[in-house]
Amino acid sequence: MTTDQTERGARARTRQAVLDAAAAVWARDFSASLSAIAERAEVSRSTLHRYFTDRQALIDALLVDSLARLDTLDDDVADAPAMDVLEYYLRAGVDMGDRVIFLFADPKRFEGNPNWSDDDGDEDMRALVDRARVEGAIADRIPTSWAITLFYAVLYTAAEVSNQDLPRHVAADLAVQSFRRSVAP
Amino acid sequence: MTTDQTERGARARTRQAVLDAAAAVWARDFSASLSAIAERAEVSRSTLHRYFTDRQALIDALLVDSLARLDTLDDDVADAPAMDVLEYYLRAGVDMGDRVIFLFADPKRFEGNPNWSDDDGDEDMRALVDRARVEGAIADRIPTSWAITLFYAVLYTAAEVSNQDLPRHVAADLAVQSFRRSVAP
DNA sequence: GATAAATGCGACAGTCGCGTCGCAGAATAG
DNA sequence: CTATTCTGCGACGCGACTGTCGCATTTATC
Repeated sequence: MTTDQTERGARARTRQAVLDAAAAVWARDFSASLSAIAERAEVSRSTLHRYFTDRQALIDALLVDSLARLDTLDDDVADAPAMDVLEYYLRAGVDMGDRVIFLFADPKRFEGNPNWSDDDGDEDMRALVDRARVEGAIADRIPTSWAITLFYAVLYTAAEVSNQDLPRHVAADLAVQSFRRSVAP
Repeated sequence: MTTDQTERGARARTRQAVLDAAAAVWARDFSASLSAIAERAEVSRSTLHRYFTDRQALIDALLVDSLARLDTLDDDVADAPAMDVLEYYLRAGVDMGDRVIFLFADPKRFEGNPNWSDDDGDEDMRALVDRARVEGAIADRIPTSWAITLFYAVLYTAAEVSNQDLPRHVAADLAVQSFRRSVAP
């Protein structure tokens, strides 16, 4: 029985295709229709509904899927200097591309969603930024809230730019550089 | 006959109310319905349609209105150092709040709109950034395209933050500071 | 080759936003 | 006060998106 986990084989493949399509399409226009996503996934609208009954169900699934990819990273870099961790997140985020754009395009898109721990991630970020401050990588004159907002803005921007103008790693380098210099003492 | 210009009196007032409401609502969710905007403007949907026949007509009107507010600035600061001009834009932009969020939330929202001179504004920005580079305020390692994208990102972020967390002028200061340091040699 | 799983197609009703009316009441100008 | 302008209300048809079916077809599993 492969019921609950990730469902092996063909089943898992189309599921992923739909999620990827949703990320790609919704990253650019969150009001895009399910037809548009099905088309992008090269799947009939019926099939899409077989995997995700609701529009909401697809949103939720994409949300947890995207967050899961972010969480994969956490463990490796736990005890590095805080600013290095932030840099790591930034680079990893840029690599995630559409998923990140989907996640951070609109701060209140997921308000009230049980899977969106508005506090959780934010609390971790605050702690990280505060640690970076103690370690001398962030100036005292920078409010924590601004550092966090700027972090997401830079991440989002780099992810977006690397879809068009600049190669991914160049965009990531620029993002890292810009953020470090913006908040440095 | 007050036909074409800005239409005096009550006429102009409701028109502005609708535009303001559209900016406020669409800044947060561009797929919001006209009903939502009418409600925000404290006006019936009928009245809204009397002023703007189309959804598109309202979008266009808000676009030109917002751009017009930006253009008001241009003349005063023509011969200042380029980076000071950019700073001026940044501060003025933050003050415009929702209008700026509406304008710059999605780079391709207005693609193909006759009022949106994708080249015009972009060309001016490129020239400004290049001048700032010559004047030594922007490092050579920073691609012009990144400087421009980052500028809008910081502007957008500051405008958004100043709606919630931080006082307007503080957000503006932080934005200016962050941008200058990000691109400085 | 037979069985089961996955998919596509087309149709359906339901909902929502849109744009347009006409009419009646309120606000304003003269 | 009267005529004009501005506004709100409710209705209508239209189109798009949504969620759900049943049935036929392809694909894979054994």
